[in-house]
Amino acid sequence: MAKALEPEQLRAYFALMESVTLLQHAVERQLRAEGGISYVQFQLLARLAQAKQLTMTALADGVVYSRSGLTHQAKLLEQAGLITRTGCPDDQRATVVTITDAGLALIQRLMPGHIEVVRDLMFDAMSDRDLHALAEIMTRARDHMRAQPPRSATGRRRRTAG
Amino acid sequence: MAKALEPEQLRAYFALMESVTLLQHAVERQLRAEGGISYVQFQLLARLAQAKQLTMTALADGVVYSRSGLTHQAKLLEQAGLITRTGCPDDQRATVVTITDAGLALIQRLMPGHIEVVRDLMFDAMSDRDLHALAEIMTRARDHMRAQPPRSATGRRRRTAG
DNA sequence: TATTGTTATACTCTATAACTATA
DNA sequence: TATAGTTATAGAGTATAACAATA
Repeated sequence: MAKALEPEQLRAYFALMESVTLLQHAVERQLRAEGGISYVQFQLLARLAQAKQLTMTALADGVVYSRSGLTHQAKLLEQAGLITRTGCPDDQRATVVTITDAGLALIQRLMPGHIEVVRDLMFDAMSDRDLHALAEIMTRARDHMRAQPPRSATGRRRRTAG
Repeated sequence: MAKALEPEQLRAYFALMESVTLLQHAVERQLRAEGGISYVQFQLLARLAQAKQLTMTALADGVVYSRSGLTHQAKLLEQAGLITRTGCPDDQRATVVTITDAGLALIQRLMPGHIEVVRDLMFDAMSDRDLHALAEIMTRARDHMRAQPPRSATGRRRRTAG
């Protein structure tokens, strides 16, 4: 059924996963210590900092898989005053999530330290050429993964991806 | 204090994190569905499948950060009959973890499907050149990260890394 | 009927601190 | 005194299923 991965694929896969695990731990520690938020919450806020407004479904896409998981996180972020949720004029079913000034301020406050961790841990030991290659490769990989249908979707997924 | 990441670094970082998140979700789903184990448990078993025997500390290294977290996982794996824990003759304080035949069998049973997910989601859309570059870059990155001292170590970390 | 989102619930994972035992 | 590991506990995260409301 499944052909084995080439040794080099296995090597790449394990190195990739372990690196990201290490990086994620470090980054989570920084976010928790300096901002009191989790990595998922940071991702949500970072998305909103770019887009200003997103529906719950659009926001969940690629960050949190289950709808209830996002509802939970949104509740926490709303209670912390970092986002607001309002009805959507176009579609009455939808909820529009907006980042608040406090949310923006938090992201801006956290970003330097966040970036410092990532730089120290990963990019400082990487040549410009490697960096460029990595960006290219992973951008393509991400786009490919996004386009893949989930292997066993229990509910709906992946809508309004823009 | 912290200089901003170059745009390309940011692009690489976010693409990397999102890709791995998507990959991890897919892989976790497969492992849970076909083997009833988590990704962390898979990682532990996969390590043991290679090394046969490791101390708790060596096993924790790079997979689970807290000692109690590993004790918890080891207990679950032991209850499931996938590993055994015995005293270490060299150092009476240490615990040696050994993978059982059932553990090996499980890993071998899961590996094809696991690999299939990784291949479909990531490597099928990657050229041989990209694969090679990725393996090189991430191997170096991992080694660099492993060598970095944790930013705020609460207890001990990183021993007997071999 | 399908989709958006919420709620309630249960489960898993992880970390912190206190503890035992050995080096 | 420092290290290896366990335990107890508490907190956070996520998913499932049932639900309400809209398309």
